[in-house]
Amino acid sequence: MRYWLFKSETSTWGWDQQVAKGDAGEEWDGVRNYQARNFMREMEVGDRGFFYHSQKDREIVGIIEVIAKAHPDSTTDDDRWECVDIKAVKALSTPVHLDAIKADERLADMVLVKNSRLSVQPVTDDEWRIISDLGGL
DNA sequence: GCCAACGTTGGC
DNA sequence: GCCAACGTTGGC
Repeated sequence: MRYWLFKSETSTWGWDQQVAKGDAGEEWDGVRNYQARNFMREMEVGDRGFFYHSQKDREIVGIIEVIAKAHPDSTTDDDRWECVDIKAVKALSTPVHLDAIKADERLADMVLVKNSRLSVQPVTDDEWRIISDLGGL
């Protein structure tokens, strides 16, 4: 199983909305970036990911699970774009803020730090463990 | 609100 | 196939 990070601006699609979808989940649509799309193509059902709020909040708030492999993005007719479906698994008891991630030298190589604009990113096993710990899980 | 970083587009 | 111009993202 691999780990990922999904980034969304709170006002566009927030954690609360994701939770409201329950186990049915929702497709992670709207991605128009090849790198991000390619990562989604690599995802398998059962993979897990962090849910990050960009811009105003700038913190990881929860954990999601991939429930469907990449398929055409229903929000466009352009067949270049695909997305996976994800569902909320649980919220972190303590959200992990970007400041805390930057302050932890073990997380210095995270894509979130190095390429903050990429909206779907891979997370290493170590990073997953460290952030889960910081998040109180 | 600003601006740096980055990705995409399109003319050549 | 290169690269300038442009648009968008997201941290600050």
